[in-house]
This record gives sequence, C-alpha cells and structure tokens, in this order.
Amino acid sequence: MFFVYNRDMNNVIDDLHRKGLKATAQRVAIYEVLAEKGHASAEEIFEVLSNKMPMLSLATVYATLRLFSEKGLVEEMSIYNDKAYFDIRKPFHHHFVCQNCGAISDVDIPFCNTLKNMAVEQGKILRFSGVFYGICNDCMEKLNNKGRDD
Amino acid sequence: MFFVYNRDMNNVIDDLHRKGLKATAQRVAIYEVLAEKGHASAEEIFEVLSNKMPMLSLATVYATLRLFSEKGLVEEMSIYNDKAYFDIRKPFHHHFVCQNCGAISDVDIPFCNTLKNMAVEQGKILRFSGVFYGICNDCMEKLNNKGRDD
DNA sequence: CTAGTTGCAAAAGCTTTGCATGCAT
DNA sequence: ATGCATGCAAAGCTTTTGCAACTAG
Repeated sequence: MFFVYNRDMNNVIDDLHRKGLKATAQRVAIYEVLAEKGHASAEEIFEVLSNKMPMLSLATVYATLRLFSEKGLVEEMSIYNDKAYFDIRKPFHHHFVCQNCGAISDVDIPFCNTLKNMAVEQGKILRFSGVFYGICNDCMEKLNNKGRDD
Repeated sequence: MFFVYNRDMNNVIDDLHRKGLKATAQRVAIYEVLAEKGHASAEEIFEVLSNKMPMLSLATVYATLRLFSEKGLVEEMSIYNDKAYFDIRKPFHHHFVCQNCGAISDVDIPFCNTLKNMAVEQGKILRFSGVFYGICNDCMEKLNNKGRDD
C-alpha cells in the first residue's frame, strides 16, 4: 500500500474485505471518490484521481466499477445511454437530471408502493431506477434572466 | 414513394406532416416498426427493415430516431447504458427489464404523484423514466425448473 | 426547383480484452 | 508463493459526421 487518500481508509478496507476483495490502493481510492461524490462516471473518477495516482489506468477504473457493481457496493445508473454512471448504494433514492447543464442530483424518496405493486405482476423485481429529466433551478434562473435581456 | 409497409400508411404520413417532416419511405417504415413493437433499438429496427429495404442505411435509422425524438414522436429510453432504445410516446408508463433474457415490457401506471411532488423542488420536471429491473415470470419458471433438475 | 434526406465510409466516444508485470494476502 | 490486479495498447460497440447523390413538396 503506497497511497492514502484519506484517514477513513480503514473503513473502506474493511468494506472491501467483507466482500472478499483485495484492498488495493486503486480500489480504496475509487471507492472513496464515489463515497464523496455520491455518483460519478468512470472518466470523472479517473480525472479526480489522476493527479494523485498518475499511473492509474482508466481500464482499471472500469474493471473496478464493474467489480463493485457485481458485489453490490455500487449501482450502475442508466441516465444517458452513452455513458455509465455509478452510484454508491444508499437506501432507495432516485435522480434528477438537468437537461441543460447535465447535473445529476439525488431525490430522496421512499420507494413508491403504488408503482411496485403494479409492476410486481411482470416478474420478480430486484431494483427500481427512477429518473426525473428536467431543468434544474439554477438553469431555470439563468434562462429566465437571459429571456429578459433579449 | 416506392415502398409501402402496410395500409395504415396514410396515418403515419399525416403524423409526420403535422410535425413538419417530409414523409419519406424510410421514415414511414421506421415509424411503423416502432408502432408495432412499442419500443426497439436502432439495430433492431434496421434488422426488421433490411429485408424489405435492402438499401436502408443504419445511419439513416439513427438520424431518423433522433429527429423523431426531437419532435416528440418517440422517447429515448435509458435502460442499458450501452445501447439506446426508443419508445413510441404513450401516456405515462414505465418499463420492466428482465436481467436474465433482456426482454423489455411496458408497465402501465399512472404518473406517481408522490414521486412528482417530492422531486419538483429540484427544478422543472419535463419527464420521468421509471425502470424496474428483475426477472420476468417466464425466466423465473425456467430457473425454478432448472433448479429441480440439479 | 431547392431544401432537406439518404447512403456510405470513416471517425469518434465509451468500454472491454489480452497479456506481461506487479502486488496483497 | 501465488492467484489476483494493474497498466497498456489494441479492439469492439454504438452512434455521429462529412459529403455526394437523390427526392419530397
């Protein structure tokens, strides 16, 4: 181990060991970036880390995220169809995506039982992904101001 | 116009004209495949049509789907992050995706107000995408039978 | 007639793979 | 010590783009 991202590292190492994974520096770092950001793409994680770990390979980030996903440490989000985002597993929550600036924010909502009950007849439900697409408040404000100037 | 996919073609032509689009044979055909299947990927549509329209280009299918999406004739679905699916616009409904066989089916549910009200504080909501991931009834049965044999 | 569409091939972007090197346990 | 991880470069997919030929209105 030759790299320490922050002091809570031991918790992360334990988390990885509990899932039967070797606690490499790369895995710990990737996990911590995700824990801090909540959700991120492979590229974003790579960017954040490449200063402190210049040798880090993007392929490793992808492999690690896939592994984490299989072990249930993170959840792969389908928000844009051209890029995968990964989310640290939390109790049920959904996402709001701004179609203007691309920002993704969490929407903390208890799982909607109306939905669940009506879908359950299709099969066994393992998870639900809810995504709101719209314009975030910041962009609404900017767009309104722009409208006034014209 | 040198190709007729079926007899309801006139309705499709009108739909396209109403959106200010030229009614080319390719567009009519793509629209009709989508109307019949409900949702499909560009590749799937291309496969279905390539018998009857051997000259059809996959790039045209992509361009057409993007155009339809901009005009509100179809909706782009993010279900798998590696491939886009397109859905004929219908009143609110969600999707069930089988993680075993990949089948996508509709879940007809009125828009859940609990969700909508709690998300509205994040910004202006334009649309909501709800996806249930699980194992469909067919696969559940097959998997159970397999279990018995072992 | 003319703007907009198509087909083709090449390019772009995201993700995976194969393999030699290196490291956690 | 050894099986698993990593890094690198190349390949694989989906999707977009540039451009010449064509066509719907």
